[in-house]
Amino acid sequence: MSQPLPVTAFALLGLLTLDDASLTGYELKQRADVTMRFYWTSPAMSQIYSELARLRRLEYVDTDDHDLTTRYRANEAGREALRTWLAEQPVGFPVLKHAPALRLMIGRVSSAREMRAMLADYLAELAIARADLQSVRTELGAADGPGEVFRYPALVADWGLTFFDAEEASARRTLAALAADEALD
Amino acid sequence: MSQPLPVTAFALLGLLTLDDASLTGYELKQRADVTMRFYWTSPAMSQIYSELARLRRLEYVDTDDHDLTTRYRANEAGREALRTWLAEQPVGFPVLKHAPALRLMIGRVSSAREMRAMLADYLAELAIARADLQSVRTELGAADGPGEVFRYPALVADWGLTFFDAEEASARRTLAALAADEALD
DNA sequence: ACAGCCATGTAACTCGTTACATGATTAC
DNA sequence: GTAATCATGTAACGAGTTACATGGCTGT
Repeated sequence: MSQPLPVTAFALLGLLTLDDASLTGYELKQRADVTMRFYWTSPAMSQIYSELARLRRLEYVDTDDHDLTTRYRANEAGREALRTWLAEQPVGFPVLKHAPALRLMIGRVSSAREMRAMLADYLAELAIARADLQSVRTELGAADGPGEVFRYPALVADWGLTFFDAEEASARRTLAALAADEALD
Repeated sequence: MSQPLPVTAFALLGLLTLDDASLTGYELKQRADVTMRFYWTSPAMSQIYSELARLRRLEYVDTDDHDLTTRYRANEAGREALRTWLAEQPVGFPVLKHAPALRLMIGRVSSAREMRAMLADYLAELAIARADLQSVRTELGAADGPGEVFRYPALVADWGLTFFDAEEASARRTLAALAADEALD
């Protein structure tokens, strides 16, 4: 019956199952900005609202309508839909759209100097992103033990920190290699 | 004048600058499958052809029309367009759509057992991908020294291998953590 | 002869974005 | 009073996908 929903719909539904709170679309966007954006994407507001409308139509969420706002909470049908999705759909390999690597690939039309500047910029942005994620991770520390509410989100945050550290290592290694290349001239 | 081209257009143009060969759309797709797919995406055939048509319209590529096939080669205008793009556009942060991490985030509605199975599946796919990339890296070894044709692609391949290694480490660490959680029950 | 690969392209569609529009509430 | 934030939604568009259609060429 349920024709395949976009993954982002499950992702948003998943965000609603992290606790029992009832959220507005606006609040859901904020939650996506501090969690989902690190390993998926934080959808635009307009998409949040249209996915919420779809989840409501499918009755995967319960809604509280007020004057001007609507609050959404995942219900049991929604949790069951998530369980089915987790169990039946193949995992799916990560998709990485890595602009710095793409630029590096074509470094030959440019110069080692330009590529080094690009990598330095990337390292700066990386440091900011890592600090953001680290502060999220620290907040999750309040309940990150086995069986506690933030257990899984904390495991994901640790995964993300490992990714950022690997990125930093790759960027620094490449930077050093290009510096050595330049020294040859 | 040139209204912003999608990054994928530059990526494909970049693939055409890796050497002086003149490629068909079909061959370009094969090249994308062994290189670009690891850090960007390998576009569908239909998109390859439409991007090539656009690059031709912009005169960033020279074309050889035969009976049934057309061969494309980046020209100097194309190289210059790439240089301008590299110099003027901000780097852009990697976008990661990481399905295993997304699933892990909502592990609470499922079970540690199910999450462990998911991670085991992911590790298996990861090993295949890593082996694929490693064999590409080995081929690039023919000319990966400073100033040689495969210098930059090799640096990118090394970056990718580091990424896969970090992924494996994260998956194994998480698997172990979940095994410990299960042992508590 | 048939399978599989080489080669190109159109059509329909979905996802997701930006731009636009509206209006309430809160803080200074 | 006016700026920022909260809150919701529509419209237009672009990127990218799958499905479909066609046909040559090569090996068995």
